[in-house]
Amino acid sequence: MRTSQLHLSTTKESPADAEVISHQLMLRSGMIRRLAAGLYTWMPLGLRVLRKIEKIVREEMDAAGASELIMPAVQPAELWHESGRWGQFGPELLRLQDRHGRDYCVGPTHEEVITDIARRDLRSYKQLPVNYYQIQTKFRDEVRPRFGVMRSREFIMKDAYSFHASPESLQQTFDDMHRAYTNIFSRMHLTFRAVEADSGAIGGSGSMEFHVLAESGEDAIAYSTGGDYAANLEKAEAVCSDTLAEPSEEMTLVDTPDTKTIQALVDNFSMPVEKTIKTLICHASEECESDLVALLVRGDHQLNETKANNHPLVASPLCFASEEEIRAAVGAGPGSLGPVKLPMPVIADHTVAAMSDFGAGANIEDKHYFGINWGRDADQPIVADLRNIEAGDPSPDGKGELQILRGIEVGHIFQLGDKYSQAMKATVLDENGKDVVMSMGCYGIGVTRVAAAAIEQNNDDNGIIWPLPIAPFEVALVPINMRRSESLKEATEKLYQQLKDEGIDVLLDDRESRPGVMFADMELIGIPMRVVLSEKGLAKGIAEFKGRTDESATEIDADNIVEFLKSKLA
RNA sequence: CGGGGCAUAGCGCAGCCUGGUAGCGCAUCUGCUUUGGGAGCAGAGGGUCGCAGGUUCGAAUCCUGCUGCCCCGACCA
Repeated sequence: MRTSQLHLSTTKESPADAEVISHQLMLRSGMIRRLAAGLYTWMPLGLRVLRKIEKIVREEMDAAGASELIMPAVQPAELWHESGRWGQFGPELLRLQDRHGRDYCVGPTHEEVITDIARRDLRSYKQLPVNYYQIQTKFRDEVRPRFGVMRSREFIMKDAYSFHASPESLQQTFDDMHRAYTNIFSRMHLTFRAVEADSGAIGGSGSMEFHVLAESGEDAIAYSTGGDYAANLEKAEAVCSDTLAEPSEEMTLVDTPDTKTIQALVDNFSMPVEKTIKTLICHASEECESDLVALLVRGDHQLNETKANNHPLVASPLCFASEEEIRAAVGAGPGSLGPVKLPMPVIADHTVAAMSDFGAGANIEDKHYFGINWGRDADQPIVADLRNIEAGDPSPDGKGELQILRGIEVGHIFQLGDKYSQAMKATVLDENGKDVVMSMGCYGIGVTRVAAAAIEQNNDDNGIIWPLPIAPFEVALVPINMRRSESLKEATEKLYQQLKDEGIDVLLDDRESRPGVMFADMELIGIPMRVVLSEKGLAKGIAEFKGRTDESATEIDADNIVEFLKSKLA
């Protein structure tokens, strides 16, 4: 490819509304153009990256025994009614009607369609397991699209769905996909982690997310310094090694005016923060006899809302009580709450349950109790894991401690179980001729997000640094002042042809701009290798090579450029 | 959906407070010079100042409404 054909259009300045580095660099390098909120055109340069990502994904999915198909982007509402998701999905689902007034949606995901395929086509356990995948445009009407292509409304996803006659078979395909994903992101030279994840509303037993590590990542992930344990922060298990000490103080009621926060309690009464607790009141679930429940975490700990949400006594979705509701139930407001004589069930984090002689609100305005002890002063609480882990906490697998990194979720693999197959009656006959509901797994990769994540992880002041396997071009060929030298022009064209013949992905910068412009552009768009040809150099029999991350260029034999590059690319 | 901000040339911005001929840098086009790290000089083109009302002799500027976009929170590949 030649730059003159590529319609390369780069800018020095980035648009004011681009916040993250990948978004800025994708716009500056001309990879993408915005059409409307969350809608982007992939320009020729960007599309080359997408195609390379897709190719790797296809190869690994095929190798793992999955087979590609393609489903309609527009789906009839009936299927979503069957699965129950037409009502559940909310405004994120883009709904539309055809000329007859029939309801449709633009697919945000394809469980319903694939399950419909499976129940029509699969009759016998002998046909299982199967794993179908597609690479296709999805639409989710995100509340807040942002960061360019990282969280857009329209995006390209590789989604795969597997069907099984037994949980063991599902587990095996799940493990195969885990391996395939590891291969995929490894082949792209990305630094990533596979982490345990909350399966959320989708349910099912196993759920792993694949995160590309980057400072700007939206997710926090916890990993063990000593073992293999890694989990999304919302899922990471907090272990408490503290043991409950005997009471050593009497409980006392203390006047605490203007002390509404943990910080004020610590500052005004010299109380160690480890001796304080936060009392959070939220709505209770149906199975709780009370309307409200209290959640307790230590003063310096953070409530983990996913864990709270998953507790059987807590209403889902999690909803904190208003100040009015709290006053009506307790008689005191936020800032004066605590477990002593609290008229509702109390769920305490493990750490809180192991505390003695601690301080908390007295449920009387502007008063706290100090020296509280469980059993003696307050009823024994229900104990649960409620808090976010913190860096330095012991790892749940007992190996080393936990540290926290930020990550961008690029893949997610699920064991769905029979959620959809049950609702949509997708069954096969087993060995005994009996109908059995198939088990399902689903496996997604955000193809467009991978491109953004790769940039987020690999860039410098000059621009993008593409990992070689997903770079739009492998080599930039830059002739200096080509129009002034016929011999240079000939040598450049000859080399360009040779490189193409060798199957090397080369971009010839034939713009005849000043060298600085060409260098800057080739670095901005992130081409991993650069070869510079000049009349002076050729006269001496040399060319110049520079890797994108090299400090400076090195001279190479002009007669041996093709071999040199082949060895670099091998 | 709640909270905050922005809207002036393709991009980045000034002008608005205090109403009076719409400007700067980058990019684009022409010419000359230059040519190994985003060239210099001279010239040129390009904007119903987001939209609709209102106030006024006169509105980018003041007032009202709308729309679009961005940022912060709950969702997700």
